[in-house]
Amino acid sequence: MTDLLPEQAPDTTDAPRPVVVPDKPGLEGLEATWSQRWKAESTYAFDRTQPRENVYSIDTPPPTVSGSLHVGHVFSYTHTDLIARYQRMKGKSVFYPMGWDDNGLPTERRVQNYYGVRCDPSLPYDPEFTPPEKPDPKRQISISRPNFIELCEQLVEEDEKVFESLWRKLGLSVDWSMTYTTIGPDAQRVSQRAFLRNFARGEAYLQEAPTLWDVTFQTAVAQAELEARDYAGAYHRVAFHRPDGTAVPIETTRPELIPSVVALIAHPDDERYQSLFGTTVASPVFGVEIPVVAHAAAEMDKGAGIAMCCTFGDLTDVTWWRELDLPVRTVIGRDGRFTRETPAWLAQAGEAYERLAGKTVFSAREEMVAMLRESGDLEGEPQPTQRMANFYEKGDKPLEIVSTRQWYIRNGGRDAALRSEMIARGAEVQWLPSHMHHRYDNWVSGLNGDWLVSRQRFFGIPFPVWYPLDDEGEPDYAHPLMPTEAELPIDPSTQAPRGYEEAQRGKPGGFVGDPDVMDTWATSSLTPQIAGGWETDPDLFERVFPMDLCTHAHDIIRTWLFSRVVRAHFENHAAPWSHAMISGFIVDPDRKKMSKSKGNVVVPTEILDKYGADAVRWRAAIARPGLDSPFDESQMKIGRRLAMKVLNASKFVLGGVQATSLDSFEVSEPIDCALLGRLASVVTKATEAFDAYDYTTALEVTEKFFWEFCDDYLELVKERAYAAQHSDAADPASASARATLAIALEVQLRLLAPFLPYVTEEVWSWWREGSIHHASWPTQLDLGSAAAADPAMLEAVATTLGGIRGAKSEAKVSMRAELSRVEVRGPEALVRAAELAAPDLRATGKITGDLVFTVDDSATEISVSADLAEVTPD
RNA sequence: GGGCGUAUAGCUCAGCGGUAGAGCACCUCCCUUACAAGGAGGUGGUCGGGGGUUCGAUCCCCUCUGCGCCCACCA
Repeated sequence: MTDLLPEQAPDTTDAPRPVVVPDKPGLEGLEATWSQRWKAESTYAFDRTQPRENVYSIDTPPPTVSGSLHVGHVFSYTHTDLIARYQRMKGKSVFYPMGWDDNGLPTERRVQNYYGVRCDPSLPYDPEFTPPEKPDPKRQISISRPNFIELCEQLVEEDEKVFESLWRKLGLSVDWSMTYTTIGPDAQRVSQRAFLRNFARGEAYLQEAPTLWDVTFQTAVAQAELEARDYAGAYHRVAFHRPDGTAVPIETTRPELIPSVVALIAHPDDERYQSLFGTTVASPVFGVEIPVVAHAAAEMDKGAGIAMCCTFGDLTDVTWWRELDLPVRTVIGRDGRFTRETPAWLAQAGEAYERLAGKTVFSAREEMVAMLRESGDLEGEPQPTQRMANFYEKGDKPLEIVSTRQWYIRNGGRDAALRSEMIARGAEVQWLPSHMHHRYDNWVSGLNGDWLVSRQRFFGIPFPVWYPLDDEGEPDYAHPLMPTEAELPIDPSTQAPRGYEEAQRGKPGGFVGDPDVMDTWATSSLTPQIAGGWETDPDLFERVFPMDLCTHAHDIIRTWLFSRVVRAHFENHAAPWSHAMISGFIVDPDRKKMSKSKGNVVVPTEILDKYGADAVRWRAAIARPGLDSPFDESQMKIGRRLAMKVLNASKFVLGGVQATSLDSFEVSEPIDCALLGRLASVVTKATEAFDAYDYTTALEVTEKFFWEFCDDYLELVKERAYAAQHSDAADPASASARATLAIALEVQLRLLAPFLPYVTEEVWSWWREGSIHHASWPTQLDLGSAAAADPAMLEAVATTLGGIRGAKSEAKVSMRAELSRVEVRGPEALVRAAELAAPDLRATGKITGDLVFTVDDSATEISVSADLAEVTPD
C-alpha cells in the first residue's frame, strides 16, 4: 500500500522492522529534520514520464519577492498544498513548481530604498560601482540603468532565498527543481515570444492615446491597477463669458485645468443651454474662445448641468474629446507639473499662464483660484466635497490623463465579440467557491479599454521592438522592427535589429529601441506557459497544460487570473486551468484588512516558530475557500494540540501496547469492527470532500473521528490491549484490539498527512517504510472486512461510557474510582449494542460489582445509574 | 448606482424542511502509567427583523435592516 523510495527498499529478510518510539515525542525540530530529508530525498519531485491523465498540475502564484509575506499568503499557499498532497497520495504525479515574481516596480522601489540609489537611464554604465554601505534615503545616488538592474538582480536573489526557506518550513510540497522567475531568461523568452505572436496576429498594437498616468512613478498604468479612493476636493463655481459678456457659470473641482479647456458641454435636451449650442464662449482669465456643444453623456443634474471638457481631466473628457473630435490642449506634463513653456493657444494670455508654469497640480489649483478671484470670475466660495478619484494602487497621488504612445493587448475592452469569448472561457473554469465566477464576469463586462501593457520603467522585460528613424531622425512607429523568435531574449537598448549596426542607434536613417518594459502582469499572465516549458519543452507542456488548479486570493481575479485567461485564449485556445480555488483574506480580529500602515500585520515566521508548521497549516485548513477569516492566535493552539495528540496517541498504540500489526483478519470483537466500520465512512467522506476541493470538511470529519478514537475507543480497549503483555499473548480479544488500533492509526495518519505533514511523517518513520507522503490515500480496502461493519454500536457504547463518567464527575471523584454497581437502561437495540462491549466497559469504568443491562422500551436513549464502591480509608 | 457574499451560543464557524451542533472561552471536578501544551463532566441560543409557502422553516420564497467585498462614480 506504500510506494517506497528507492533508497529505502523493503527489508527482504523475515525480521520485522523494529519499531522505535521516542520516550518523549515532541514537535520541536520536526520542521528542520523533515524538510531537510524531503529536500535530500527529493520527496516531492515531479515524475515527468507520466501521461497527462496521471498528472495533476498547479499554477502557483509567484509571490512578489520584494514584498513581505503575511499570514494570508501562508494560508492561501497552504490551501494549494493540501490539494497537492491529496492528489499525490491519490497516485497523481503532481506538477507543483514555485515561481518568484521578481520584476517590476516593487523590486525597483525596494532597491531604491535598500541601496539608496535611483535609476537615471541617461548615465553610462559604471563597472566599478558599489552601493553605499549606509544608504541615505534622502540623497539617493543616481546610477545607470545597467547598474540599477544589477542591483535588482542581486537583491531578488537574496529575497528569494528567504522566501524559499519560509515555504520549506511551512511544508509546501513544491518541486523546487522547477522554480521559475518572472525576470529570468526563460520568462523573457516566453513573454517576448508571446508578445511577438500577439503582434503578428493583431492582438497587440501600438497606439498614441490618452493614458492613465501616475506622476510619481511616471509611468502609464492599466485599468486593472486602478483603485478608487476618497479624495477631498471643492466645487468652484466659475464664470465663462458669452461674446456679449453674459456669464455662463460652470462648476468644477479642477479649476487649474481651465487653461486646457476645449469645450463646454451640456445635455442635448437641456432647455437651459439650447441657445448656447453652436456658439462660443470665452474662458475666464485666459480668454480662449471655445465652443459650446451637446453630448448625451452630460448630466443635467450634476453641478451646473454644463461641464467644461479639458484634455484631460477625467475619462468622460476622453469620451467627449474622442466623440466630438475636439483638439488636445495638454498643460500637465509627465512629471505632474504644468509645462514651463506657454502653450500656443494661450499665447495671448502668456502673463496669466506664467503664474502656473512649472507648478504642481496642487499649487496650480491655488494659483488659479487666486487669479479667478482677481478677475471676478469665481462665484461665491469653493464648496468642499468628498469624491472618488482614481489612483494607481501603489501610488499616492491621483492619476492624471496624458496622451502617450503605448502597447496594448486586446482583452475584449473594445470588442464585444472578444469580450464574450473571454466570458465563455471563464465559464469553462470550475470556480471554488462558485460565486467568485461573478467577480470575473463582472470585471470582464466592465472593461472600458484594451490592456495597456507597456510601462515607462526599468526593471522589467523589454519589448523586443525597434523603430526605424527617418531622415529627420524621427521614429517610424507604424513600421516597428521585430526580431525572430530564435533571437530571443532581446534587449533593444543594447542590441541592434537585423540589418542595422549598433552605430546607427539614434541616427537619422538608423533605428531606436523601444524604451519601455512590459508590465509585470504581462509576464505573470504567462506563468502556465513559463513553468510548463511552452515551446521550449513541448513534451513537458503537453503533460501539464492546461493545468488543473490555480489558487490565489480574490483580489487578483481581475489582474492575474483574467490576464492568464487572455493569454491562454490567444495562444492555446483554451482556459489555462480547469479549477480556480479562490482564498479569502485573513483579516485582523476586528475584521479589518491587514495592512502595514495599520500595523496589524502578523509576521508568518513568528507564528511558525511559536506554534509549528502543522499548527499553522491546521489553522489555514479550517478557512474555507473564498471566506475571509479573522486571525486569532488561540486557534493556532488548537492545531498544535492536535499535532501533539497525534504524537501521544501514536506513542501509546505503537509503544505502549505495541500494536503494530496491520493484519485486518485479526479484528474480531464487535466494538473493534464497529470502529473500523465508522472509519470506513470517514474515509469515504474525507475523499468525497477532497474531490470537491473541500479540504475543510475532509479535515473536520477526520479530526472528529480522531478525537473520538482517542477519548473513547482508546480508553475502552486499553485494558484489553494491554492484556497480551500481562498474560496471554495469543488472546484473540487482545489481538483484535491491537490490530484495530494499528489499522485505525495507520489510516488516520494517512488521512491527516496533507494537513499535518510533519507530525504524520514523524510517526510514520517510527514504524513504516518510506515517506507517508508517498503512501496511497486510504480506501475501504485498507480496513478489511470490518469496513462493512455497522458503526451504530459505537455510539451506544460511547453514550454508556459517558454516563459512567458523568456519574463519577457528578460525585466529584476520580475517573479511577471504583463502582460497585452500574445499570444501563434504555431501548432494546441500544442496550444490546452496549452490552456487546460489556467487558471493555467494565474495565474502563472500574466496575467491580454488577454491570446490569436493562431493556426499557419507554426510553428513547440510554441512561446510566452508578453506585460508588465503599472507599476504604487508608 | 450595478453586482456578490454574509447574518446561528461571549468568540470562530458547521448544519440548510422535521422542534439547534462543534471547537474555543467560561464553570465544576480529576495528577488515571499515551498525553497537565492533559482528561472528564457541565452552563450557555425565541438560528438579524417582518411577512409568505408548508402538517411543520434556522433551512424555501418575498421584504426590510446590519456588516463585508467587487465594479462604476473626478462637472
